[in-house]
Parts: sequence; C-alpha cells; structure tokens
Amino acid sequence: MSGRISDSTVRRLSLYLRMLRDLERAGVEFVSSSQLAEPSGATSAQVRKDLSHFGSFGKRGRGYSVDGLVRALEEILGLSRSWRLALVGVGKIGSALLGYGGLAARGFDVVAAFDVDEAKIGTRAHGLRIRPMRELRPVIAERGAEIGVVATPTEVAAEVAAELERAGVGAILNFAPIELSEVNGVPIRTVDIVLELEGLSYLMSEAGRRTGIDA
Amino acid sequence: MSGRISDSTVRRLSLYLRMLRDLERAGVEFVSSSQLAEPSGATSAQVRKDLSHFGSFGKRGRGYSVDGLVRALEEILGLSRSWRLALVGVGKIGSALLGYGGLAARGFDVVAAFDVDEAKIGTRAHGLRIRPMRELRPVIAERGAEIGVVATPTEVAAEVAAELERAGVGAILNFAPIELSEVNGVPIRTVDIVLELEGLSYLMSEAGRRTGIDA
DNA sequence: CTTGGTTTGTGAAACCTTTCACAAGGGCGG
DNA sequence: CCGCCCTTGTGAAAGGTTTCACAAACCAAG
Repeated sequence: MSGRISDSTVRRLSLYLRMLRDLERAGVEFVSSSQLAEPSGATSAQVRKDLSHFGSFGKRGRGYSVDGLVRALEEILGLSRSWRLALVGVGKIGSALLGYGGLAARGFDVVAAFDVDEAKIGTRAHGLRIRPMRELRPVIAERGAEIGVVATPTEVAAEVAAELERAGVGAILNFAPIELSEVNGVPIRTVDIVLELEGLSYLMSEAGRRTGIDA
Repeated sequence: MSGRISDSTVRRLSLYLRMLRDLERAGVEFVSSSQLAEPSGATSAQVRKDLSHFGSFGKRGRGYSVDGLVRALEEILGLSRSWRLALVGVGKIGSALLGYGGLAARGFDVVAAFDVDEAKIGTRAHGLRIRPMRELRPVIAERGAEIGVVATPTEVAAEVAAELERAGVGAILNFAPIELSEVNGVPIRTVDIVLELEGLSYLMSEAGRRTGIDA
C-alpha cells in the first residue's frame, strides 16, 4: 500500500465518501465495492484498488462497514477537520462563493475577504467585512487561513497567488482562466469554466464532423 | 494522425490557443513548440504530439505560424463559431455566470435563463428574462441553444440534465456537486468546487503527515 | 465443523499517456 | 548551390492507470 496517489484516485475517494455519507444517513451498515462504484462511474476493482493504497478496510464476503469507511476516508482526505479559506476578489464569482452555503456545510469556511475596489472595502458581504489587499498578510495569519481563493481578473491572478503563498496559505484554488504554476510545494487547483466549455465545444464539433462524414 | 483524442490533449489545445492569441495580438509571427509548451506546463514533445493528431502545422526549422495555428485550433476545437447556452437555475452561481463577461467574450452566449422560483420568473437578470421551467423545451428550440448549464441545487440536477437533453441540447455543463451520467452521447462536464477543495485538503493533510513523520 | 455463497485484496495483463531521441526537412548566409 | 543550424514529426521506450482474474477470507446455515 501507499506511494504516490494519483489525482484521479483522490477525486474518486471524494465521490465514494459522498455516497457513503448518504448511505450512513439512510442507516445502511455495509456496502460492497460494486455498490460503491456505481455512482462515480468506476468499476468495483477500481474502488478496491483505490482503497487498498491506504489499507484494508473491507471484510471479505461482507463488504465495507459504512461508518468505518466514512471515518477512514475523512481521515485520509483531511476532512475530519474544517478548513479556513481566504477569498481574494469579491466580484461575481467571489460573491457567489460567499453566498454558497454548500462550502461551510462541507467544512470549508471563508474567514476573510479582500478586494482592491475602494467602493467595496469596508462593506459587508454575507456577514464578512471586505478588506483592502494591504491587510492580506496580517489577517490571513491572524485568522489562520489555510487555503487561498483567487477570484480576481486574469491579469492579476498570478500576482495574487504569489502574495497568498507569501502570506502563508498551504493551497490555492484559482478561478481565473490561467494556468498558475505551483511554487514552494503549494498545490494549486484551477477551476476554468471556459476551458470546460471549450472541451464541450470540441466534442460537439467532433460529433458533427463524424456524422457529417458518415451520413 | 487522428483517432480518439484524450481529454487532457483537448485541454492542452485550449491552453495553446490562449497563448497563441496573445502572441497574435503581440504581432509575433512564428512560435516553436517549446515556447508554446511553457505556459501550460507541458513539454515541447507533448505539444508536437498533440498537434500531430490533427495534421502537420509546423515548418521544420521555423516553428508554427501563429496565425495559421490559431485558425487551425479554432477549427479543431469548434471555436470558429459561437455557441448558445441555456442556463437553468439563477441562484448564486447562475447569476455570477450571467454577469461574467468572459463567457460572451470567448464565444459562449447565454441566450435563455430558467428558474422555478416564482419570485424570479419574469424579472430580468443582466438583460435576460428569467423564464419558468415549463418554457424550457420551446425556448431552447426557438433560440437554438446548444449547451445546457445546470446551476440548480443538487437534488434536482439529474432531473434538469435529463430535461435539457430531451430539449435537444448537445452538451451539458454541470455545477451541482453530483456525477451526472452521460446518456444518448450528450457529453457532460462537471465543475465541482467542493471536489477541488477536497483534493487540496488531501494534499495538505498528506504534506502534514509526511513532514510530521520525517521531522 | 463443514460446506457454499459471497466479496475482498492484489499480482499480472492490458491499455493509455508521456517522454525520448533522431531522421527528415526547411531557411539562411555565403 | 552548398553547408550549417534549427525545429518538426514520429516510432519506440518508459511510465502510469485501469481492468482482469483468482486465491484468501469471511459469514451463515445446516
């Protein structure tokens, strides 16, 4: 077991955990790898392989204890605690995040918000005071924010990410359509809506070309 | 050349195209695979392999014509036209999308918006009238929307996606934290912010465990 | 205690993606 | 026209991930 775990494995672990929580709420006690596989579009062998990287959680002939596996996955994914986020950029996307209850519900609390816009600074958005960029470092330190969220225009995204790193965050979630390079081992995930749409555009064009040629 | 193109290749093509457009704007005429590789974190060999699936676009000894490659990639990705989106769910995320100019700027126009909330129906958001779900099919047909966007609560996301398919969209972009299964060959991309945060949570916990053990 | 039905955990095989490394080709200066 | 330098396009190798398939283990029933 153990070694370097691939990104896709970690994604699936999150999906398994979601389903397990539903099962737990429904009072189910045991679940098999094939039941677990279905909703994430994986195979039962894949579920077992994914889990086997971290240990032996199942009972042969029975499956996995729902409660036990929920706790184990929470531990593995670091979700048995909550995380504090610092948001930079309170525009459309930033505001949407602040208002999205789903984050706090899953253990991700936005504890600070920053913007450059003088008109916004000092006002409150969803109960959080919007602060000037100058306060980034001290407030992140004081509030112990571990994850920085970049929701700024593309032009300043790289600079803001670097500033967040210097302020001591351990990871960054980026919404700007730009590939930010990880430095100092601070992992960065980018949510790029345009990239997703372009992927769909490719698939639709491809389908069109195929049927266009075939038919 | 050709065959089935991997998702990661398509993602990179989008990134190449972004850089090429910047170069075009800057008046650069030729670019090498290594220059093209840098911003997306790829290697020069990967750039060449990616492009080679679709043809020979470069000149040996010179590199790629920026203009030529921009046109070629736009053609490949289906971006030499614009696409019409139908948005379902005008909550936090839906509104953020409507207000996000970056979409239209890149050829993705939201042409219709739907919601179940009686209070919202009939009002305008960013110049677009919010319509009742009952009008989904006729309006999507009438306006020729090709891509459906699901920005609803998780509980109804699957149902809405199915409804969009029936209404004739060719692809779906989903913001609900649930894995929707593709049916009828309608591709679905899910943007799952919580999943990304959980991935970061894993990496940070992992790093903590490592240094905790090592040090 | 033994038997039968079920499901895990895991090497081995298959498959897919990335990297390597180099022959082939193109431009330019002389 | 020749020779040099540069960069592409691409088979082959390496590296990674997913699927297969089966022995080992567990439970329940008799």
